[in-house]
Amino acid sequence: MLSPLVFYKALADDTRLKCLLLITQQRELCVCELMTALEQSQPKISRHLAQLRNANILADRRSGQWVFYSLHPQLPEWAQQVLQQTLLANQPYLAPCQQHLTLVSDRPAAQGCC
Amino acid sequence: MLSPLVFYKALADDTRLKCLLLITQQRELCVCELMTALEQSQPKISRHLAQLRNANILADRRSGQWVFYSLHPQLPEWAQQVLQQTLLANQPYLAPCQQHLTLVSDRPAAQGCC
DNA sequence: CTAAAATATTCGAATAATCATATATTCATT
DNA sequence: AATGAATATATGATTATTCGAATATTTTAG
Repeated sequence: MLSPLVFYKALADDTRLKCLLLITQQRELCVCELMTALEQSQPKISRHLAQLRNANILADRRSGQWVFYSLHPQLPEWAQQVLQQTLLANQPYLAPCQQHLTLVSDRPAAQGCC
Repeated sequence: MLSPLVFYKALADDTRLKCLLLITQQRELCVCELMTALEQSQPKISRHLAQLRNANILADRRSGQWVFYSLHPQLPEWAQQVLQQTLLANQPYLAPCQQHLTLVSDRPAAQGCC
């Protein structure tokens, strides 16, 4: 069970918030995609993703050399909606990251929105 | 304009989150009501409310000896919805506070919900 | 088996957030 | 104007978070 306090502490960091919103939008992203999107170092991205994984907010899936992160399948409905609404209402906050985002391989597209 | 990061940093503290959710539910509350609801000291409650006021998340209104806090009228729609959803989906988190909550005077009731 | 690429973790150092205590302010009552 | 109740702020001390740098792990390619 995810307490709201734990959830909002997870969102209260620029790196983590941007990763979460990008993943919400793109369905799943690997570490190196997030590195280039956010223009941050590898250990920094990895460390924050580990926090989100430990809080059961993200799930990880290894595919060859890459590790893809997505929203945890058991993330409560209310938390999913919070992320969706935040994403839709704060495009300017994410815009620079989206510009730098380049996918490492062709994958199924994100859920239709925008 | 309220950035999502500033907003979520404001929610990332137990005292502030509980105050915000109680205010969302009750429409407005004064400092001493929040003190008894959360069982926390007066300076602690006051300090956190000041943070929320400075971030334009709460508005304050003095009425005689009391200062009432409510959601800021210009709080963005998405942020209001986040608070509402968090409130509805996390009753157990708030329950102990609600039990200790006692209003200092009769006032118009909160928006109908629950 | 070795090298390179992608990712994860460890470890102090630096920074930020929170707290309790003490004190100040503001208003209502007398 | 003096008192008490409600609220606000200032000040160090403590605690929690975040960071860069270095190192470890895992996987693919050769």
